[in-house]
Amino acid sequence: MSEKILIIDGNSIINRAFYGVPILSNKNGEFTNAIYGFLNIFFKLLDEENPDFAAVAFDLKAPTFRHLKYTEYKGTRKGMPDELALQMPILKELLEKMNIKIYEKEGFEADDILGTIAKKTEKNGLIPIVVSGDRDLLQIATDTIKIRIPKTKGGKTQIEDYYAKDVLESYGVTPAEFIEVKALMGDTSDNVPGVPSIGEKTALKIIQQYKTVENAIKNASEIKPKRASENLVTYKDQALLSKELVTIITNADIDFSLEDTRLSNIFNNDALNIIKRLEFKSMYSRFSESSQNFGLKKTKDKNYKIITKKAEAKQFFININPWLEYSYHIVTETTEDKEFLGISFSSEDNDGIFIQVNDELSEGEIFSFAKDFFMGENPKISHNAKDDIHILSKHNLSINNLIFDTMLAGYILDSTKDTYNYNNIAREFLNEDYPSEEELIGKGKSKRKLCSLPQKDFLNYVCRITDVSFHVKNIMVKKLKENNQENLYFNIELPLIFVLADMELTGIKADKNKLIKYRDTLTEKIDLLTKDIYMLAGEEFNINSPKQLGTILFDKLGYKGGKKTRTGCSTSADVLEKLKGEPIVDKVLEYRTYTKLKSTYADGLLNVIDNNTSRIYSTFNQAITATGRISSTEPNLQNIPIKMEEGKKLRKIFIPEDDYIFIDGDYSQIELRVLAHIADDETLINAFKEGQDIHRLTASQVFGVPFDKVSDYQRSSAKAVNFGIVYGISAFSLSGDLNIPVKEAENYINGYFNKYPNIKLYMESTVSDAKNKGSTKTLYNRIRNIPEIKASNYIQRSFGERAAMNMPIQGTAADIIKIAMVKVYERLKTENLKSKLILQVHDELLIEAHKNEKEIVKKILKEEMERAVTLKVPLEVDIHEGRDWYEAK
DNA sequence: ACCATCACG
DNA sequence: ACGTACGTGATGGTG
Repeated sequence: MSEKILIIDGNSIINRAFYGVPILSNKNGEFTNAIYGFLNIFFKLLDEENPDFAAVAFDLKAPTFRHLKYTEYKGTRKGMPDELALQMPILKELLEKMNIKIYEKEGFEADDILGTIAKKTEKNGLIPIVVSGDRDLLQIATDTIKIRIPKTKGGKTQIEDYYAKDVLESYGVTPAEFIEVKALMGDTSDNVPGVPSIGEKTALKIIQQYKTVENAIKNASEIKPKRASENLVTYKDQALLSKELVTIITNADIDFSLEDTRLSNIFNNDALNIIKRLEFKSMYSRFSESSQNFGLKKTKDKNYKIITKKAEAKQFFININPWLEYSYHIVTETTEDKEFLGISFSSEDNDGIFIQVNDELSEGEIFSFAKDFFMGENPKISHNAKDDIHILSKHNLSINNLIFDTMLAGYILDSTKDTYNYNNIAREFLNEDYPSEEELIGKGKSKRKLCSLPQKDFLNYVCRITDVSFHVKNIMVKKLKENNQENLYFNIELPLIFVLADMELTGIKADKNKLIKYRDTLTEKIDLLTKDIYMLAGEEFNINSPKQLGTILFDKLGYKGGKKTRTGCSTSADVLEKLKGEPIVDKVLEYRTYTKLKSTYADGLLNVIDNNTSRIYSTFNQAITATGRISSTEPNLQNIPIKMEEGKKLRKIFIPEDDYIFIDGDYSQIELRVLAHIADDETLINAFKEGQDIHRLTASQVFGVPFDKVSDYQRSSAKAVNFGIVYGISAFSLSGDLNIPVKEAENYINGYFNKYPNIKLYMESTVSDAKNKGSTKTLYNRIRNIPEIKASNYIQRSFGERAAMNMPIQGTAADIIKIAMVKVYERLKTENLKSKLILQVHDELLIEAHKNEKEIVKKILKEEMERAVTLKVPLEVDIHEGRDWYEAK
């Protein structure tokens, strides 16, 4: 068997990695995401190909022969963000330590080096594997030379492979003809001109027929479309030049000696030290001494068992030691119907065991055997218990003595991740690498069922979840302790799982007939508006398309646009607002209002009303937001209209059951109260203690007028200032919001900070603290990592600073209402009330209360919300009741 | 799959 | 000088 050489386009791969992996930094503030992504791709290639040799090529800053031929050529001189540029030398240093040969050559791009090495080694009987993110490389594919193009999406890597035949199959042209195609198309990113009006489609068609640029030019008269035909003649020199520019050199004058590239001692201690500095924990094991055999992943072989017999299943539960901790996972298909497959368990004396549903062992039987396990005193460790609670409730079971949930702990330890799947947790906390669900069963169209996996993979997957949960728990507990997050985790978040699960199970009743009527009135209004708009525009078009609408308003009718988007002028409400009074603009704004209400709310909600119960069941996600808030999906019940009357009427369709009534409690100014407390600002604290109108006070301070002389306009301006303060203010944004000059907005802000000096101090110290630590936190030690705050890019860094100022405020408010929710839930339960908490909207709780319990529920809600925590300012809660959600606000 | 838009706190 | 509010989710259009 021939030997293999891996030839990698370093620039292209690190670029892909940079944009594919979310920005990461280590505790020294070094950015690491691009290196991490590069290594992931590199290791994947090592594992898959098991090559004997490897070379990595990089571009140099110096101009190449292409720049000399064509001064406009951009190529490697394209700007690279600092965050990426800083990672380049670290990657090169690491590759050197790993004894991977690096090639750079003045006058050539990495592509040319790749081409040269590939052809040379092919001639010498090796198998070259060329790796690049750039399709240009397809031109050097042969029957031997394989081109591999990795795609990084959301941290996952998939690789497309091309031999010559695959290029032909995918594009209908040979690798050599691919050059001709590129020449006609041009390449905007490298500033290679190509032929105007010829894109990929047309170029492929032309070359499939005429094979070369020269021949196409010769036969230009036959070519369609006409534009392409004409331009081919007009721009023929340009096309020929482009061909030279896009052709990869395969005989570059580089110092190549095969033995230099032989792989040996890749995973050594010097390299490990860099990997440690970069904090790539999941890669430590590859570099540790015991795994010099780089082709293999280090995974421990576990002895997982499966139970399919009734008697064995029964015996398993009988044998459960009530004093021992068990991790469990209820396994369901990932399809819509969530078909039950079984339950897996791990404990101290059992790596993993899966009780599988089958013809002889039904779902009902498994749960009846499992009753004492779930409802009894055994300490239980889960991975996303909220899902389990739903499944168990179908069998009239609940979870007792849940001591830990690994998904939730993952979120509390780092709220900025987008998934807390078992494999992510294993990689981060155990330094073990396991396949993700997606890797096992795919996604999108090609997604398969879990039960279609080979038995061994399936068993490994379902048992590893509990195996990981079991072993990661103590490590996570230790980290929570280090972060002082035990109270947050064990007393707030963990109990909240049950509150949210109950809210999800209960749902909220909807008046379907009323909603249908509401939808129908919207439809009528929209139809009328549509006709009017077509008439005023003088033609019919899709009003929903910002692009078409922009063309009509700004090109055809000549209105002055403001902001620009990538596709044209923005048609957003704040732009159109400035053109108010123009009939068509007014109609469009009205049209937007009604179509939004119809599509998102009327149609959207009608789709999710349960036919049996007439209720709507939302999902409250506890592990999404960076600040600690919960979010609501399918449907989102946290963004039901309220600001505008037409939309607010929608709330009349949310109703309590017969004999029930809604009791609603909402915190008044909770974020400003939190700010007063944590910034310890005397003026603000006193104002809240005295129950003053806070926006009026701000107005009198900022505008220097007596409290009772504040105008309505001044008060509303001050309200905007208060909002801005909470968001991490800037004069520019405030000026945009208030439609005033930037200078004036700046005066407001300066005035504000003069009158509230401690708030200014708070903002400054929060930002500098976040810059030191790379994170910021709430009063209850909820932590948010903010790597952006160390970015060299002004925009990113500014964003980080604003996020740092805002998170402790928004997050502490989230902490407080979560504490209140747990307390309200417990009170309703211990006092044996029928009333139920059904919604949370960030500063508001909604209870569906039995009419006989009305007064006690009002009392409980107010008390528990106001007493949830004690701050330097009182918390104030407004209680309302109503026969629907409209009335109860 | 991504963007623009707009609903909420 | 740089371009801007913080946090979410659903929809329709578009490539």
